[in-house]
Amino acid sequence: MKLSSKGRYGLKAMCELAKHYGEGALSLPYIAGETFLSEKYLEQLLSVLKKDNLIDATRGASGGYFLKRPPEEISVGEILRSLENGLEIVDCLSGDCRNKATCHTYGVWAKLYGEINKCLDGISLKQLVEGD
Amino acid sequence: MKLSSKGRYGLKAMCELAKHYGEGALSLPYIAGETFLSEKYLEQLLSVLKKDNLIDATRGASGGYFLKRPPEEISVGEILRSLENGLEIVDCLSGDCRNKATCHTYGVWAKLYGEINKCLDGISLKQLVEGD
DNA sequence: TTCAATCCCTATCAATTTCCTGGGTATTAT
DNA sequence: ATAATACCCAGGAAATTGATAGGGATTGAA
Repeated sequence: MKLSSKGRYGLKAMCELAKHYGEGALSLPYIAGETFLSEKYLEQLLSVLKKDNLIDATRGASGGYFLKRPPEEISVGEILRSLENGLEIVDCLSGDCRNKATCHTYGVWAKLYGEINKCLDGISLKQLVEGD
Repeated sequence: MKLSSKGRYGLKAMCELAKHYGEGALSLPYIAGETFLSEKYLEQLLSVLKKDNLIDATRGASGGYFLKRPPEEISVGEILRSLENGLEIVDCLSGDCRNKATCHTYGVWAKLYGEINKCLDGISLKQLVEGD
C-alpha cells in the first residue's frame, strides 16, 4: 500500500506554490527546477490539480501557476485526493459494494478510510511550509 | 493508494480460520472454497502468514492450517503488515531518508503512518468475525 | 504585429508491480 | 500403499505507473 509518486511529487509542487503565495504566478520551468522534476511530468500533475480547482494558471508570456486559495485553507487531504484520484483504500468503498452487510472486512476499510482522511484533512499547506 | 488483493484476500482467509478457531486445522481446499480463491493463489498468501508466525500448519492427510494465537490476540494490523510487507506509505519511512530534517512532507507521511497502524492495531480478528 | 514564453492536450512507451497458474516434492493419517 | 495434504519454485499475463515526446493554443511584451 504505497502512495504513488504523483502524490508525493505533486504535494512538493504545492508546497512550492505555497511558499510564494501572493507573489504572482510561478512558471512551470521554475517549479520544475525547485522540485527536481521534468517539466513534462510536472505539467501533468499540475493539470490534475487545476482540474480539481486547487490551483489556477495564466497563459502566455510571464504566465504560470498559483494557488486558488490561501495555503491555510488548503488541506493535504484535498491535494492527495486530487492527485491519487481519491484515497479509497479498496474499490468497494468507491463503487457500490453489493454485500456490505455480510462482508466481515468492509467495516475495517470504512474505518481506515475515515481515519486517513481525518488525519490528512487536519494538515494545511501552510502548516507544511512553515514546519509547524 | 490501494491495498493489494493479497491484503484483502488474506484477511478474508484469516477470518475463516478465526471462525473455526479451536476446531482443528482447515484444509487449503476448504478455505479456498469458502473464500472463492484459487487454491494455488491462496497457498501463497497462507505461506506468508505462516512465515510471519500468525498461522501454523500440519502436513499430510487431514492436515491443514490454523491460527497460532486466539482471534482476540491477533490484530488486523499484524495481518496486513504481514501480507503487504509493511504498511509504509512511502519508501522514505522504511529506508533511511537522508533529508528528513529539511523535507516538508516527511512529517505528513510519518503522522499518517502512525494513524494507520493505530487504527488497524485496534481491531482484533475476533471483533471482525463477531461483527462487533 | 510579430515573437517568444508560456500553458494545454494527447499519444505512447518502458519499467515495474501485481495477480495468478502450473508442475513437481515432501509428509502423514488411514 | 495410497490418497490427501502442505510445501516450494518458476514463470508469465495483465495492469499500473512513471516518464517522454510532439505539437497546438494563448498571451504579454518588444
